Amino acid sequence: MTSQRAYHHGDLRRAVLTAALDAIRDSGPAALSLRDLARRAGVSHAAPAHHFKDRTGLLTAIAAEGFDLLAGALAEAPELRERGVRYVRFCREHPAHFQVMFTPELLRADDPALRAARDRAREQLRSGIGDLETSERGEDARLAGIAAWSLAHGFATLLLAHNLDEPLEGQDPEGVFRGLTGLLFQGR
Amino acid sequence: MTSQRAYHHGDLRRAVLTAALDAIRDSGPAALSLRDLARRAGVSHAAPAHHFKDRTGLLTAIAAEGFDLLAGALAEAPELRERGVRYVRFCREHPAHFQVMFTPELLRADDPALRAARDRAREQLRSGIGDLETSERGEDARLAGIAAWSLAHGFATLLLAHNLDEPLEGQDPEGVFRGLTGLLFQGR
DNA sequence: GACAGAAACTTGTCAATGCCTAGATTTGGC
DNA sequence: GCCAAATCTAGGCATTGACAAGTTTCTGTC
Repeated sequence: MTSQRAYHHGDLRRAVLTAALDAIRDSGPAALSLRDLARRAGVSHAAPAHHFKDRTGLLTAIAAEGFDLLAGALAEAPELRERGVRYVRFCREHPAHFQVMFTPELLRADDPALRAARDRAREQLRSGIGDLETSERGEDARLAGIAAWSLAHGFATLLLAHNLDEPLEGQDPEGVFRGLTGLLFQGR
Repeated sequence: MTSQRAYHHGDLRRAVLTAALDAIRDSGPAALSLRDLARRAGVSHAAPAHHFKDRTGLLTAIAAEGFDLLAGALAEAPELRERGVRYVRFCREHPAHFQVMFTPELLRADDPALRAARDRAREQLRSGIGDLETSERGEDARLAGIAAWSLAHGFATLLLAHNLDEPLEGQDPEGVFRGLTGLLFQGR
C-alpha cells in the first residue's frame, strides 16, 4: 500500500514491521529497540524514524495492522461462536499484534489509521452479537456481548501469558474454547 | 510504615515499590525508570538496586506482592461467583500489580517469592472451582473452571484497557460482572 | 533528457537510562 | 566498644530514543 517500489532498501517499512513483530513475540514490546531493528534491516539507526516517526508511531502502526487483521478474520466467520474461535486463533497467529493492540499506553490514541482499524474490528465484534438479539431480550443481549468478548479475550490473554499451559493438558486450545462457549450459551 | 525504623531513608524498599506502582498505574511498566524512582524517594540513583537488584527484580517483587494480595482477596470470598467479583475488584484496586502479574516477559520466572505467591493465588482459584465439582461432571467442572477464570480475567483486562467504557454505559463494573456470571452459570 | 523538488536514508549529537564497581556511612550483634 | 553486614553514594560505561543537518536516490514536469 504505502510504498510498492523502494529506494535504497527495498521496503524498509515492511522490514522494520516484520522485525519488530518478531522481537515483540520473543521479548515483548518493552524490550523493543529501534536501533536494533535498524541493525537487523541493515540500515542506519535513524532510518526507521522516517517511516514511523517514533517508537510510539511504530507500535501504533502495528496495532492498526492488528485491528485490520482481526476485523478480516472475524468477518470470515458466519456466527458468534465461530467468531470467538477466530478471536482465539488470531491471538495465536499474531501474538505480537494482539499484545500491542491491547496496551493503550504504548499507542498514539488519536492516530487516524488506528482509530479506523479499531472501529472496523469493533464493528465486526458488535455485528456478531446481533445474532443473539433476536433470541434474547435486549438487556441480556448486551450482557451476552460483553460476556462473549470477555470470555474470548480472557482465554486468549491467559493463553498467551502461559497461564493455561497446565489446565489445558496439551489439548487443542481452540477445541477447549469451543467447549467454553457451549457453557456460556447453553440456554440458546 | 512497614519496617519499624530504617537507616538513611526510612523504608526505601516500600517507598520505591509505592512510587513504582504509581508510575505503572499512570504510564505502564514500560515507562518505569529506576532512576526516576530514586529521585522521587530522594536517594541516589543506585540505591533501589540494592533492594531489588534489577529492574526485573523490582517488577518481580511487585508481581509477587500482587499475587499475595489476590490470594488474600479471593480467600475472603465464600463461593465461586463472589470470587469472580473479587477478582474484578482486585484489578481495579491494584491495576499496576495486575498488569505486571500477567506480563511474564517482565518477570524473573524462577524467583522463589514469586512462585510461592503465584501458587497461593492459583490454589485459591482452584479451590473455588471445587464448588462446582459436586454439581457437575468432572470434565464440565474443569471446563467451567477455565471458563470462569477466562471470563473474569477477560473482563478485568478489557476494563483496565478502557475497552468497556462505552459498552458499560457508566454502570458499575462489578454489578455488570455479576450479570455475566449469571449467564455463564445459569444452568447451575 | 535535464532539473527541481520530494522522499529515503546517513551521520553526528545529546540527554537519559540500566547496570556495574568501588567506596562511604550507618546499624545491630557480640 | 568493635566488627561485620546492611544501606546508601559516587562515578563510569554502553545503549537507547530523539533531534538536527546533510546526502543520495527517485519522480514528476517542462
